[in-house]
Amino acid sequence: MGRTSNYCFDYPQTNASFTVTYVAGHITELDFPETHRKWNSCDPFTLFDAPVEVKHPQRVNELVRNIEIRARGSDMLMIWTDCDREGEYIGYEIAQVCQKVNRRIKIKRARFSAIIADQIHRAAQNPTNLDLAQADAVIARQMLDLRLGAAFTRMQCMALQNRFGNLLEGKLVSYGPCQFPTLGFVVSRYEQVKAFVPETFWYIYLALNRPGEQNGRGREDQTVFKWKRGHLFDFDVALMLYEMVLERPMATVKKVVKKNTKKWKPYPLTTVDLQKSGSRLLRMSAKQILDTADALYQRGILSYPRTETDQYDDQFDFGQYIQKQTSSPEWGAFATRLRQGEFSKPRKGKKNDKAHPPIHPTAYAGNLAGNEKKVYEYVTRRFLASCSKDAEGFQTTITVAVNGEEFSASGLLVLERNYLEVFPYDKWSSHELPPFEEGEEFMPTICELREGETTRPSLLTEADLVSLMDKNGIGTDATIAQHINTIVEREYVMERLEGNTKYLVPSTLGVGLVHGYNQIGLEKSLSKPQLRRETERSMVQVCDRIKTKDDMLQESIEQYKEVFILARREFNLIINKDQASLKVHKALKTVADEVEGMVEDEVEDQPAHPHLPTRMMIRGTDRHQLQAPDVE
DNA sequence: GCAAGGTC
Repeated sequence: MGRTSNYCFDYPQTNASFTVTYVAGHITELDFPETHRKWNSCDPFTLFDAPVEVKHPQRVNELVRNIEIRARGSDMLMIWTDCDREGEYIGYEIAQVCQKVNRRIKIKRARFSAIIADQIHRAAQNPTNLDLAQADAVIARQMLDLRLGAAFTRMQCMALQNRFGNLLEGKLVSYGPCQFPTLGFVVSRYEQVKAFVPETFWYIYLALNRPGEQNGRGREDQTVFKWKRGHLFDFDVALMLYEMVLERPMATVKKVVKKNTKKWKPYPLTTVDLQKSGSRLLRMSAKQILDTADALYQRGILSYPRTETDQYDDQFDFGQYIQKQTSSPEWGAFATRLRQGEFSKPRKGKKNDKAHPPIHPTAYAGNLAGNEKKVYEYVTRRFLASCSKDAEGFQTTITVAVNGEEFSASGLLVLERNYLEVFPYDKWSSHELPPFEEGEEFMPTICELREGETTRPSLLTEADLVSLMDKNGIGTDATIAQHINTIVEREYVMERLEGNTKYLVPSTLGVGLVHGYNQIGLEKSLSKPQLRRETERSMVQVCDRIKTKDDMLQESIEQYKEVFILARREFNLIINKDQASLKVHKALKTVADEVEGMVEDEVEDQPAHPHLPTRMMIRGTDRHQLQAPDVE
C-alpha cells in the first residue's frame, strides 16, 4: 500500500478541522488461541465452542499506528466506510482502535452512498451513530465461519490423510460454508447431465414457400409455422392430429398482428453481471475479469469494480463520463451523438448496495491490450449503451388454422438500432415475413409429422455457476469468483473446454465429498445452499435487532454440531472399510463407477486401481499433481 | 495447514 497518507483541512460549515486517513478493508482477524491453533492440539469438535481471539494482522500495523496517533489528538472520530454491513463492522474495528488510546473520543458515522459533492457535504453535516447491530451480525458470521470451517476441514483432512495420505500428498481437503454449496451446484448439474435420458417427441411441421415482399430476385422465401402445441410425447395423439390436418390441409390466416416492439438496452453494470457477461462473451474466467477490472480501477480508468448496485444516483453526472469517450476512434462518434441530444437516462434496476455506483469508465484509455482492452471495451460499450435509447422494431405475428389446429409465425423489422450500434454483444436482426392477409387461404408447401429428441442439458459453465451462487446468496460480489477458484484449486472441480465454452466437471473427490454429505440424509445437506441462506437470514435478523448475535451464533453452532457428529461417523465408516456398512460402501462404489464413465476420456491412459477404496479413486485433469501411486 | 469477508 505504500506510505500512509493523511489529509488535513478546515471545514468551516461545521467549524471543524479534519484529518482524513484511511484503511483498506478489515483491520482485524479472528483466530483460535494457542491452545486450539495446532491441528493436533484438540479434537476438532471442540472448535465449535473454543474461544476465539481478535487481533490486527501484520499487514495493517502501519495503518493502525497512524490511526492511533491521529486519535490521540482528536475530539471526534468520524467513520466514512462503505454504508453496508461489512463497512459498519470495519467502522467498529476502527472505533475500537481509537477508543483504546483516547477514551473520551466521540464516535460518529457519516452516511452517504455516492461520491458526489452535495452528498458528501450533507453527510459531513449530519453525522449519525455507528449501527452496532450490523457490526454484531458480522462478528457472529465471522465466528461461525471460522469454527465451522476449521472443525470440518480438520476432521476431513485428518480422517482422509490417515488412510490415504499417500494419495492426497498432503493436499488440503477443505470445507467452507460457501465453497461446499458452490461445489454442490457443479455436482448436481453433472448428475442431471449423467442421468439424462433423451425422449422422442413429434410435431407437425408446416411451411409455405412464398416470395418475400421486397424480394425481387425470384427466390422463394419459406415461412415456417410453429405448431401451437409445440411438440407431443405421445406418438398416437400426434399422429391422430396430423391425420386430421391432412384431411383438410388448406390453411386459413386467422390473425395478422402488427405492433411496435423494442429490445431493451442493458441495465447498469454490477459485478455479478460483469462476471456473467464477461465469462460468456470475453472468454475469461470470473476471477480474471474481476482482477482485470480491479487493475483498471487502480489506475483510475474504471470505477470501483465490486458493486451490487444496478441503478445510478439521480445526481450522477453522466455527461462528464460520456464526454471522455468522445475521443475514441471506435465509439467516440456514438458518444458524441449522446452528447448532442441522443442521451437517454439509464434504466433503473432493483439492486442498491448503498455503497457503490454501477461499474462505469472514469477515463478514456486508448492504449490497452489483451484482457484489459476486452474488459474496458465491454464496460465502456455497456455504459454508453445504457445511456442511449432502446432499439426499436416492428413485429408481425401471423396465426393460421388448418382444420382446427393452430400454427403461427412471426417476423421482425428492425427500425432503429440505437444502443445496438455501440453494443455488438446483443444480437437483434430483421427476419421478415412475406405478406399475408387476414382471411386468406393457402395450401402449405410442406406439412409433415416430424420427429425430434429432447436435448441433454449442458454441463455448468462458469457464467451459470455465478448466476446460481448469486441467486442462492452464496458469497458476495467480491467473493464469488474466489470461491469458484477455491474449488478448482482444491481439485474438487476440473475445467473442461468443449469448443469455445469452458465447462465445470466435478472430480471423483468432489463427487465423493458431496455424496458423502448427502449420504447422511439430512434435509439441509452441507453441499446445498439452504444452510448458508439461513446464516444470511439470521444476519438480517441481527441487523434488525430481532435476534442477538449470541443467539444467532448459538443456534447455528448447535445445528452444525449435529451435522458434524453424523458426518464424522460417516467418514469413519468410509475410512475403516472393513467396518463400513454395506449401504455406504455400495453408494460410494456406484458413485465412483459412474464418475469413471464420465471422465474416462480425460484419464484413459491412467489405469484403474481396483484395490483402492472406490471413494478415493481421485482423478484430476492434471495427472502430475494428482496421481494414484503405482503399486504393481 | 482450517472460513469468509473486506481490499492492495
